[in-house]
Amino acid sequence: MTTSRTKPERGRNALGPALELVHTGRAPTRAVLTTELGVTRATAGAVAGELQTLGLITVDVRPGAAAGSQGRPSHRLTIADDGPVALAVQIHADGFRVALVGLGGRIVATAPACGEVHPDPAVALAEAVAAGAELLRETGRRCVGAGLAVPSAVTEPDGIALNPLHLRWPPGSPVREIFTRCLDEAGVPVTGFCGNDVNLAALAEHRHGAGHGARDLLCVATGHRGVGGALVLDGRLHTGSAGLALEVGHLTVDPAGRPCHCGSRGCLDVETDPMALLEAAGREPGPDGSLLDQACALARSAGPGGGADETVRGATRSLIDRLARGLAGLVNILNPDRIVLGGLHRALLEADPGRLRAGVADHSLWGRSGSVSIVPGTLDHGSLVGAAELAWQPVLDDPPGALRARTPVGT
Amino acid sequence: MTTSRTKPERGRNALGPALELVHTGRAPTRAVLTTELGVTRATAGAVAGELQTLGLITVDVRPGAAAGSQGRPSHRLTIADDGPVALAVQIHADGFRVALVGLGGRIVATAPACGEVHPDPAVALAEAVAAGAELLRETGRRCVGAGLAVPSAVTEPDGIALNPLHLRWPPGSPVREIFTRCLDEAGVPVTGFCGNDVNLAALAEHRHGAGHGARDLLCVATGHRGVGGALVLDGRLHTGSAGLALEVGHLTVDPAGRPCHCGSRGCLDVETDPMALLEAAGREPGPDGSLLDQACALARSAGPGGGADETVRGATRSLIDRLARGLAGLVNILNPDRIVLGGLHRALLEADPGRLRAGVADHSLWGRSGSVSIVPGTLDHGSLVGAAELAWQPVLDDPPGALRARTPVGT
DNA sequence: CCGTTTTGTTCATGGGGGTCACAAAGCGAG
DNA sequence: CTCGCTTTGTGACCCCCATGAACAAAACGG
Repeated sequence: MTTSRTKPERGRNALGPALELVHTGRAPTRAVLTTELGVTRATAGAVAGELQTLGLITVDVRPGAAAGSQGRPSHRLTIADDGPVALAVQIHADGFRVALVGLGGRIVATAPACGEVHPDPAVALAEAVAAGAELLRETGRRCVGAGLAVPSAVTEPDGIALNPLHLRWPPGSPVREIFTRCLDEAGVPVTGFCGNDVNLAALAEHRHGAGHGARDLLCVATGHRGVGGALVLDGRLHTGSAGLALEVGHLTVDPAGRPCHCGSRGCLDVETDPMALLEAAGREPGPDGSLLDQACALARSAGPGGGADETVRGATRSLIDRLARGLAGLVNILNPDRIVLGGLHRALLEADPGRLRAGVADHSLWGRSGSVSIVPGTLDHGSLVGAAELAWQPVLDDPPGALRARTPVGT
Repeated sequence: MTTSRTKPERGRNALGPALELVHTGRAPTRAVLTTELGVTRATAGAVAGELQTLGLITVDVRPGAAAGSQGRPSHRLTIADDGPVALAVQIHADGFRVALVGLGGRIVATAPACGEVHPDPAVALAEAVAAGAELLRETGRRCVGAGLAVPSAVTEPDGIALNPLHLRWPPGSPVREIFTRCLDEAGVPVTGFCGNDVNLAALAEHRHGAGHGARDLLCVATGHRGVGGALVLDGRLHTGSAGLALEVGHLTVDPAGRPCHCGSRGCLDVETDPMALLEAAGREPGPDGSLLDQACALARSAGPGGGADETVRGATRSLIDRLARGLAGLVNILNPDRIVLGGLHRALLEADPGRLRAGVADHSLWGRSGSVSIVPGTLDHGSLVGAAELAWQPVLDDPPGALRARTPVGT
């Protein structure tokens, strides 16, 4: 007799880890899923089937590209082309970006860039969310959540932006609350998550970029002014007990350096940011292009084949040396196995990788013993992808549970 | 028919977490075990029964001391009086300590203190382990493992002491390997674990002392010379990717300070250690008592009702201010919710708690927003207890598995 | 002495993953 | 081309462990 019970659907516990493996590109087939998850082939097959019925992945009985030459070729697990997406918003000093991001950190759709941020966070976020809702309508994709990246320290768990000064937003703005309200009003009934932009870029680099596979990943990056840091431990963002960790800007890198608004002098913040390079090179910030772009161009010109004059080369070397001191200080405290640099710091690394790496090794206590690799970031819109990661996280933790709760949007 | 199968013994999965709750004193009865573990009463009962048959805990149908006034009184879960122990060894500049430590961080037996450390680590550790084996023989207790605390950075996972300079051991000594060999030769067939003494003290403070319940715990302590740090995240020691994290001694706390052997100047290491206080107070290190004890006594005399002269008070204040700068720098990077201080730093805190706390708040970026509590350590032999924690960890992770593998010692 | 409340225990039930055997799909040797 | 060899995918059955419900136990209060 055919019992009318619901199908067994085994492998519910391993569902989250399995999706995470596919998400980070570490599980192209059921076979590697088996070994990575440490379960049997039967369970891995059931897990893959469940993810398929959830509409998250598709299975290709693939035509070619055999990796292992022997044995039965495995089926390829692919992220579903028409699967759900996360709504990602990044606010920066020059405007905001809005995109839909699917599993695997793939940017599925982007709204036209906006070049101005309204000084009232409620208005600015309403604009951004409206653009996102429009994208959802156009694509008809289901939305699993929304993430927001802000150039400010953001408290945990309340989601308050303490210093969004470059946006001219009031300090202490409750951005998570505002973001969630905007989502509600725009008819996108999903949870909103917020985070610091450098933190989120670090998360994205760890899952889909230059930080892939690192156990203890340290990211350091400049925006237009100032320096930010982030730490990813065991695949999770470490934000400290209140979300305020990795404020690395006020490490002392030059005891005789210029005064900083924090009261000390020679801070990383004022000694290695774009303005510092322009000043050291004797340049005025030009009207065309952002401060960050100008500084990066300058640093690149000081690199091999860049053809910069001696003043610029000297200024770049000087900044590299100070950055090395700062990174060495962080290495002493955090002992990461990889450092990913972004913004101007990435350009400094690319201008003279040897000098920076040697400087860090020289100034850190165990520079010779504990080897740390220092690499440039690889993602163009890391903060945006990272914001989406926040929204995807509940799905990665419990796929069926998170997807049950959400309602589709579109049309 | 009576099936001759082994007894069911349910609740194997929750066994580790349950033991950890008892171990850290957070599960006095089966009832709280139920709520803390998030399982049913049936499972909690089975778990308690299993721990009992393993000889780790005992159940007291207790006579008095009813906490909740209503309902059936619960049975008290107690750590077994004759249960297994861990062999703990702490090496410090003035000698070594050896003890047997039971669950809950209880020191069960101590060997007479030894006042000298042989310059060959193999000889020194053989002496210590011999004393430990003697203790095991005397008490007849079963041994689950052995832990060693060393005043040096220790690499993970190989267990190499990079700078045991105060012991006059050669840098790069493979202490874990030596320790394990000594254990074998002494007839104590257990695994040996090693760690930095401050790290282990932090672990002990988190589980049994002033750090109990903290999410992100930072410990900073002085030995006789220099400063050490440690971080406990979510109950686990964070030692970085190679075990070399939290080398906090070379944070700059006074840009105009005295030169440090690291090449910089004004490092926490040389500005806030016992020698720094003695120098600032114009005292010579006396022959009687250790440097640490003299400095602590001096700091205490500068506290309320201590009756120190103005020179000593000024020196103490100055050290407190520099320590505050260093702690603030760490707060900016790590954002802990609690800081436990040990050694001279503990004495400095107790001499003037208000000044230190205000200094940290003033110099940290979010001192006002992200509140961090700063407290003195409470354990007398934190490193020793922490070393035992290392040895206990496998048992906490998988009680039946770890206990099956071990063989009893004694007699 | 009897309800109420909380705790501990027994027993049947069921979900979820493991084990095992078998089928499928290429590769290479003969 | 056919026959093994190797690896991958799948279905049937089993075992472990936690749940849920009912019952028993041990106080307290009227």
